[in-house]
Amino acid sequence: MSITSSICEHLHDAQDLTPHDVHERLAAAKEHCRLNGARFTPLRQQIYQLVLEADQPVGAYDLITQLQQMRLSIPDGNDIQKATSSPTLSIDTKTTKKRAPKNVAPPTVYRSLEFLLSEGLIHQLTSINAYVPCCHPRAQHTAAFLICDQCQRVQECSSLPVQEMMSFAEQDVGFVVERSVIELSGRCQACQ
Amino acid sequence: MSITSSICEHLHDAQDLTPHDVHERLAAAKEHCRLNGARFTPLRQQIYQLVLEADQPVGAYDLITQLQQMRLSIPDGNDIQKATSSPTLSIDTKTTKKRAPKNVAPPTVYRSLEFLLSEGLIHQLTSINAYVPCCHPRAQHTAAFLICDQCQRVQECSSLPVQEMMSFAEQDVGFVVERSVIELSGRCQACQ
DNA sequence: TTTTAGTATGTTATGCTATAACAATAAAAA
DNA sequence: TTTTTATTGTTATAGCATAACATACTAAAA
Repeated sequence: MSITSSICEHLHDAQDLTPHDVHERLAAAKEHCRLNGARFTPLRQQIYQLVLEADQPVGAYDLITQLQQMRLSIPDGNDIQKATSSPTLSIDTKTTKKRAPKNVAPPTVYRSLEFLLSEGLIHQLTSINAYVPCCHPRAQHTAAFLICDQCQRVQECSSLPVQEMMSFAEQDVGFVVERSVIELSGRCQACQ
Repeated sequence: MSITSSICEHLHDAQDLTPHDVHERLAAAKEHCRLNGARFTPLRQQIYQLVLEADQPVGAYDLITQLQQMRLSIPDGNDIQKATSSPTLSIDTKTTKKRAPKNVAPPTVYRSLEFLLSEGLIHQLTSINAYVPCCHPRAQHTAAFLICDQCQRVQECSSLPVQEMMSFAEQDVGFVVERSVIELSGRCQACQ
């Protein structure tokens, strides 16, 4: 119990968010970006939402596929065409006919992922080429990830040993850490 | 001082091996394989040697290129053709004309890398898609790697904090670790 | 020794992840 | 508005890795 409570602030499931959680995270992200003067564009929101809603780490090409399908089914999230409403003013030739691009190419997604990473909203799992939402969006922070091979769930973990590793590298070895990849794969407790 | 000495057995430069070192490692690897009933074939030796001799982590395609060039300059290490010697018996059409294959394809190298990894002779650096020799070839052991962005040198490190991370995962979180990727990138002490 | 089985390597083709380079568009600043 | 900057679209390609099958080699069994 004491152990659990001592780490409870540092160990989180990255998945299994309820729709409510997702909504909350989106709002928080929007606020976070506003404060940082970063532009949380519709595309970036869409991609962040897809990462949030996934129950597994998502690959960039998964996102491309999903985004593609969204654009095919719903031409555009922005132009909720008021086709029924009043033809109020005048020239709706191009202002309203804002169509979405036909296909989603890799750079479209990778650039948004890069943005989300830089804002600390998501993490990259280098060992499996996938992305997960950050449990505690904030400035750059080092974290370790426990990736279950069976259920594909990921736990984000910024507990003591991780901090110790960093200070070991920096103080004992004199190595200035700029980026870290700490990913442990295996079986989570539930899958044993 | 006490700190340094306490970690000196667990922190190693992966590169900067003298020709003598390389020779020694090759001999040790040969012995290691013999004891394990693993076949340390000429190809595997060649590739291991290239990894040992590199002063940086090497990519698989670097190895392909180097191997290719070796085969072009020296047709084959095995068939020292006695072209000058006697045309002794008879049909030397195919028995003696043991030519090296024209080109080196990826699987050739990847399979050997896989072998060397499984024997614990090299490590894979997932975050930069490259390979380094293991400093202490032995059974599977967890290690962290400090990768300098500037000089490209790598330090292998199996010190206390690494062990603590593992036991944290296994004991406190109940996560059974099967593979680990612990790679810290930044500036080594010499490059600051 | 010859046969056989297993291991290792060669070969061809392709898949997956990611980025370079430039064009078009949208938003913010002057 | 006009200018400037940031974002997104588009095309092409680079880099890492593996699947599937053919061939060759090695070591053990007959």
